[in-house]
Amino acid sequence: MQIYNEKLLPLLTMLNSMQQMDNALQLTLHNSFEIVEVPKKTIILQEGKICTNVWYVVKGLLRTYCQIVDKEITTRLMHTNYLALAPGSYFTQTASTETIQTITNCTLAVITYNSMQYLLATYPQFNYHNRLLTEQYYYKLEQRLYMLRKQDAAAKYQFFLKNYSTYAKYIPQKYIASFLNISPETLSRIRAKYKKE
Amino acid sequence: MQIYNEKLLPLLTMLNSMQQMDNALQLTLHNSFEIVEVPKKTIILQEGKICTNVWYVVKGLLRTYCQIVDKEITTRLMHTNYLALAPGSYFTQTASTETIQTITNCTLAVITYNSMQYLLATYPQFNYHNRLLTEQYYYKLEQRLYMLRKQDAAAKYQFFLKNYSTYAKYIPQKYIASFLNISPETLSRIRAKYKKE
DNA sequence: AAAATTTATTGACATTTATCAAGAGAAAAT
DNA sequence: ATTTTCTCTTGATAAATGTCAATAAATTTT
Repeated sequence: MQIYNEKLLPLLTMLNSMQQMDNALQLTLHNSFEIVEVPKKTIILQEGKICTNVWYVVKGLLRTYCQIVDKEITTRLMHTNYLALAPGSYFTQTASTETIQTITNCTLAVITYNSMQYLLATYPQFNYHNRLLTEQYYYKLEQRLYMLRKQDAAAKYQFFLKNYSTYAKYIPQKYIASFLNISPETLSRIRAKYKKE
Repeated sequence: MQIYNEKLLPLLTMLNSMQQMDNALQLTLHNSFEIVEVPKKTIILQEGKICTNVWYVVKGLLRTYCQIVDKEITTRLMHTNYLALAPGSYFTQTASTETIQTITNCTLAVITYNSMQYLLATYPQFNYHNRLLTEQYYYKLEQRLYMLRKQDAAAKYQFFLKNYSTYAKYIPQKYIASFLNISPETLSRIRAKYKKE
């Protein structure tokens, strides 16, 4: 395995655990990625642009956000070993309604939409991995929707702590608040209450 | 095309428009479905059971709901030409947290999880269709999440009217209310206000 | 290190929405 | 057709959360 970039090993391992990839697929896939270092607070996809990449998060934290009326709402939080993209834009290759931005300094592995399409067309087997990944992300999305339906603000924050415990301390509170669809003040009060207890 | 059941034609047409299916795939897929008539208010998947089917909605309206604390929350509304399933349960073949129930009398085409797995394993091409479908459903799910973040109850109801206009009048208001995460009383007041204007 | 900027906290108050309750209306069952 | 049950409407009130504002704390820039 020494020809492989160690930064991509977790991704390859994850894909192979779904179904062992043929050598040709694995090598071509591997070589389609480019490793980039991105400083914190960098916008890697601007709203209005088409999402022509998928970013595999080797290390770091990112978020997606969008404007609703006059507010900026954090819609997703992405961390190590996660695939970052703007699904609505990527799937349909139309303008994105959301912006993707790094929160911390990040090491990312980038692959283009065209490379992905090539891989999917050339190695039918790869459709299997893609389908499973899409299913997994669908499931996670459903859980976030479920979270937004939870009764009160405190219950939503509980959900956040449970699901993002490892990364919680690196995410500014105002991002967490809008992710949970509550005001920063309300989140602050909830946290103050927890500290006492 | 006369060998094909006309009730399945819209589905086959839709799949073929993504990518023309080989005859063998199309025929096997077609023959894997069973058409069933289901009266209104029938539970076709009970919470706690594993979702081992996908139901293609030939005609009718269904919903999924789940219990949160002491309340029943409608999480999805499914109509003609829609694939009904409990994704979390189906994808992982574990107990479902949601119940699927018909709202109106329904004509459904059922295919089992095992049949689907057989088709996916036998016809790699079919993974492509499945991935695209999952992507489409992902996108719709994201829009519902976006909807739940909309400021006030009136804006959420606007979203509902826009996206479910054809079916709105067949869905009991209490289901709509919980789908939008507002109380039935609030929805009633919003509607009363609209009538005046 | 100091200044400037951004973010978080806390209080006072306003607003929205939920809850409770009672009656009207509609749908289902007898 | 009538009764029964469920759903919807409307008003009164309560609770939760949002907004505004002022200060504190933290972070970033110089």
